[in-house]
Order: sequence, then structure tokens, then C-alpha cells
Amino acid sequence: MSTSSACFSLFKHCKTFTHLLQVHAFAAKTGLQSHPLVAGQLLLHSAVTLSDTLHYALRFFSSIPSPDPFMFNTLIRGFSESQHPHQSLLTYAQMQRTSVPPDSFSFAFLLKAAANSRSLLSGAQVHSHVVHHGFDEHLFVGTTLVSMYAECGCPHSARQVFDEMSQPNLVAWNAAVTACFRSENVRDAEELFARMPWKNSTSWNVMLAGYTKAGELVSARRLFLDMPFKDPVSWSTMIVGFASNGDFDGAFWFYKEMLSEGLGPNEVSLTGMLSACAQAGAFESGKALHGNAVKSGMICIVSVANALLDMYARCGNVDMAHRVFDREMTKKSVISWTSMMAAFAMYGHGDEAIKLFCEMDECGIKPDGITFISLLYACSHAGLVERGNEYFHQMEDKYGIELSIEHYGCMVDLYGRAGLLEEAYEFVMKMPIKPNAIIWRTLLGACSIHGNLGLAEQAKTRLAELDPNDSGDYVLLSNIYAVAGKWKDVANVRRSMSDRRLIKNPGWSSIEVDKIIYTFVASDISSGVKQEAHNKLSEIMLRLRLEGYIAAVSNVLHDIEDEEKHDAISKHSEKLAVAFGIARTSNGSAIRIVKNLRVCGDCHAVMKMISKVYGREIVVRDRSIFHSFKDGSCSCKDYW
DNA sequence: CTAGGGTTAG
Repeated sequence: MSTSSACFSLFKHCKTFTHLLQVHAFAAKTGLQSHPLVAGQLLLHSAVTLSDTLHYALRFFSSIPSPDPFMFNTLIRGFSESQHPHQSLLTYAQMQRTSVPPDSFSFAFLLKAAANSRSLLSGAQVHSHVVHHGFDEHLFVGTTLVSMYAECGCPHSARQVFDEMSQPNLVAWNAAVTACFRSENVRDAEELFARMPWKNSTSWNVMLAGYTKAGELVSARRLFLDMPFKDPVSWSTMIVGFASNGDFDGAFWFYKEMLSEGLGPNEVSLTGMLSACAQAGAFESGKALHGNAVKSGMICIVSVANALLDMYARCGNVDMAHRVFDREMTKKSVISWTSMMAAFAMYGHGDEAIKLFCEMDECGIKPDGITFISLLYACSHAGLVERGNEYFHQMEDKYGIELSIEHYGCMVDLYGRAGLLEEAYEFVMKMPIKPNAIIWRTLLGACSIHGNLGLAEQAKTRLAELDPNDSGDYVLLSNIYAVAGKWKDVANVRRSMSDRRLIKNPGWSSIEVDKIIYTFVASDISSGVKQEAHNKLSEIMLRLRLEGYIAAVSNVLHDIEDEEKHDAISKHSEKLAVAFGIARTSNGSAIRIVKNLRVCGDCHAVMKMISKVYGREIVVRDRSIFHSFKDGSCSCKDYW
């Protein structure tokens, strides 16, 4: 074996940057680093295989007197997968200046760079170079062109490139189908799928993934059942697809079905199931999956451990989430740190979240935009206005992270929640991006917490222009009027709601008992289980009234008679779920509930009383935070 | 020595 091929295989086994440095040092000492093959491998590993070592590749590249096409391609590829895909084009420009001829690989990577930066302009530019260099008939390049145009939001060009391909193979057909789904053109995807000259299981999986991403679960299930051969990806796609659409029962069904077919979970289906449990608040089922992950060794996979952490956090067990973070993660990614921060934030432990952020900083982990959303959210829920303000300004100055509309939204929430409504409004007026509906909705929410009618009306005016059909906004506004006792205005809001045929987003609450999830909707007594919950609730409310409870009647939508108001709020889904939990679980055990909307003020008061009168800890996850009710008070300190 | 289509956490 020659020394250069020995060096070659040494690179192949490089797993860490330190290892790479050692091999590089060896290559330098023996003079092999000037060998094109060796230099190429060094570049490949630093620019592509290892992460966060692109700077090293770049420095080495600039020391090479005349790089060959492989080296240029590798650098273009490295940039295309980096945070700055645009740099690929600059490398290509350098390639042209030094008269190194581009090949099909160069164009494939350049198109990938355009796709990753969602830049139609550079994509089209590269396309013209593809044609100029005569690669437009190349199968790989053509397929990448189809994907690029789809990613860049140009479905017509994607389709045109595909239609002009003289001999599209299976991969090209699959790419064309995916392109249709990307532009939400489900019918075209179906038409292409029907016309495909051959199909293997990947083609079916493309359809399954497309259907689930379009929310067409019925079509996905039907096609899945019709599939001649289901591979592990097919099962994972169904589980993840149903879980991400909030259909937990569906995800569980496919999971059980998969197991009964003799197929074990892989890391993707396991992650999907953990996410289903997280959303549903299925603590017991999630814990069982934890055991599974440990036994199979999949706990070592970062994505699995992250999903596990998130599951515990969303199932109301921040301590277990922290345990996973501290003891079970050999590797931590930005997502691990961010998830843990988000977990602390959800429980109102703003200080813990901030402490974690500082620790992360010291470990040299670079936060990204989503890390800051969690951090600002933590400050907001802990009422740390100054701290949040500081971090907001550091984002660009210190960390070089681009501010997005979500970050501005966090700031509006930060000010608004703290009752600084004027500051919040001023902030909105001064922000450099045009405020969207979510910004105004956040402000409206703050007005609802602090009872500011004038500003609420202004926010509603903006919302009427930006997103007039969100039923939640009408409900918020009518509640603000109701609190102020302005029943005429409540009636007006209600009328405009019905004129637009808007229906109040139905609130539901779920509770897990013996690994079964029971979901309750207000005023629904269609099943025996629900009747049971209603009966228990009546009994509880009677006892609470004896203890001095008076309903907060302003928390209902309209100006109905007082007695009816009592009736409407007494049947809120979270109350039914708690009643069911008290009926079905043993004395003294904690009751965990998930609610899709925010907890209303009356339910909040009732939960506090139940926790005291019945001696139960009640953990309620609403759409944004956790409430832990214990002995008559709540962890949110009535700040939510 | 490199590439195109399907499933993965915040």
C-alpha cells in the first residue's frame, strides 16, 4: 500500500476535529499534503463531513497553489450546507477566474446552495450557467434543478425543467412529485404519481409524506393501506405525519400496528412517538418509550434524547426533563440547550433559563434565533423586562443573529405582560419590520390581561385589516368588553362574528389515565365517560360553593343571563378533565391536564380551590405555560 | 476521492 492511500484511509476514520488535526500534521510532515488526493480528502472532511470546521477548510484551501475541480467542488459543497450558502457562488466565481472548468458536481452543489438560501435569483443564474456549459441534459443536474425551483417557490419552472427532461428516471419523477407538494399542488402530485412508469417504495413514501404535510391524513392512510410493500420509512412517515398534525390516536395506532408486524421502532418513529406523547401530555406512555430508548440504545441519538427531554417538559415533569439533560445526554446540540431553556420558561423559572443560557455561552455553544425566542420568552414569563431588553440588543451586536418578527413579538409580549402597554405600543410603532397579525394579537392579549380597552380597540382595528377571520381575536375583545361590563359591545362583537360565520375555536382538555388519553370538550355529554365527568364536576362545584366559591362570570363570551353564564363556565373542558381525574385516580396523586387554549380566570380560581380542598396537585399545561396548583395557589403567581 | 428523490427534536 502506498503512503498516500494509507493517508487516505486515515482521513476516512476521522471522527473529530482533533483527530483530523493529527492526520493533517502527519500528512504535512511526510510531505503528502501536497498530494491532490490527500489534500482533497482533508478538504472533504473539514468542509463537509465534520461540523463547524469549515474555517479550517477555507484556510487550507487558500494555501493550495492550484486547486483542482474536486477541491473547488468540495468547498462549494461545504458552503452550500453552511449558514452562508451564498459563499458557494463566490467560490464558483473564483473557479471561473482561475479557468478551472466546472463539471456536473459543481452545478449540483451550486443549485443546492441556491435551494438552501431560497434564492431564486441565484438559482436561475446558476441555471443559465448550466445551459451555457452544456449540462442541461445531465440527469443529476436536471433533478437538482427541479428540486431547486421547488424550494425557491417557483413550481412552474420546476415542472418545466422536468417536462423537458428527455429521459427522466425514477429519482427525477420522485423529485417532480415532491415539487408539486411543495407548492401545495396535491392534485398535480397525484396525477404525476399515477403516470409514473415505475414505482418503488420511495415513490409511495413521497406521496405519504406529501399528503401528511398537506394535512390530508385520510388520503395518506388510504394510500398507506394500499401500498404493496411498507418499509421502515413508510411507517415512520405515518407516525411522524399523524403526530405532527395533532392526531395522537392515529400516531399510536400506526405505532402499535408496526410493532404487531414485527417491526421495531427506529429513531425516527421513536422521535415521532415522543412528540405525539409530548403534545398529548401522555406522560405514562412517554415514560414507557423512555425505557424503550434506553434498552435499544437509541437514547444515545441526539434527536431521540431531545425529543425525550421535550416530552417530559410538556408532560408536566420538568425535573425528569432536567435529568435527561444532565445525565442521559452524552452529546448536546443547540436544540438540547434551547429545549431545556424552553422547559424552564414554561414553568416560569426564568432565572433557571437565564442561568442555562450563560452556561451554554461559557461552553462555547453558539445560540441561534430560536434559542433567543426561548430566552426572551423566559424573561417575559418571569417578568424580567430589563434582562429581556438587554438580551434583545445583544442578539445582533454580540451574537450576530438576525432579528426576526418572532423576536419582536417576544418583546411586545415582554412589555405587554408586565403591564407596560404604552411601551409595548411604542415598540410596535417603531419596529423596522411591518407588524403582522401575531404582533397585534400579542398586544391584544396583553390588553386583555391588564384591561386596557382603548389600546385593545386599536389592535383590533389593525387585526381587522391583517387577519379578519381569527375567531380568537373576537373572543379576546369580547372578553375585554365583558370585564368592563360593556354588554352592548360584547353583543356587537358577537354579531360580527356570526356575520362572518366564525365559530369560537372549541376548547378541549385531555387527561391520561392508565395510558389512555381522554379528551373533553365543553358541554359535551355524548359518552358515558363524559357523563361521569359531568356528574363528578357537579359534586365538586357544590362542595366548592360551600367553601365560598363565587364564579367569575365575566369569563364568558356573551351577555347571557347570569345563571346561564354560571352554567357555561362551569362546563369548561379543563374543569371536566379535572373532575374526571379526581374520579378516576387515587387520592393524593397528581393530576396532569393539557388544554389547547389558555386557562380562563374562573377555571384558574377553581383549580386553586380544588388543589386545596381535595389535597391534590394539579398540573395544567395551557397553550403557552404550565400551571402547577398546590394547596390553593398556582406556580404562575396569577401571572399568565 | 464528490451528486439527485422519502421519515428525525427546540
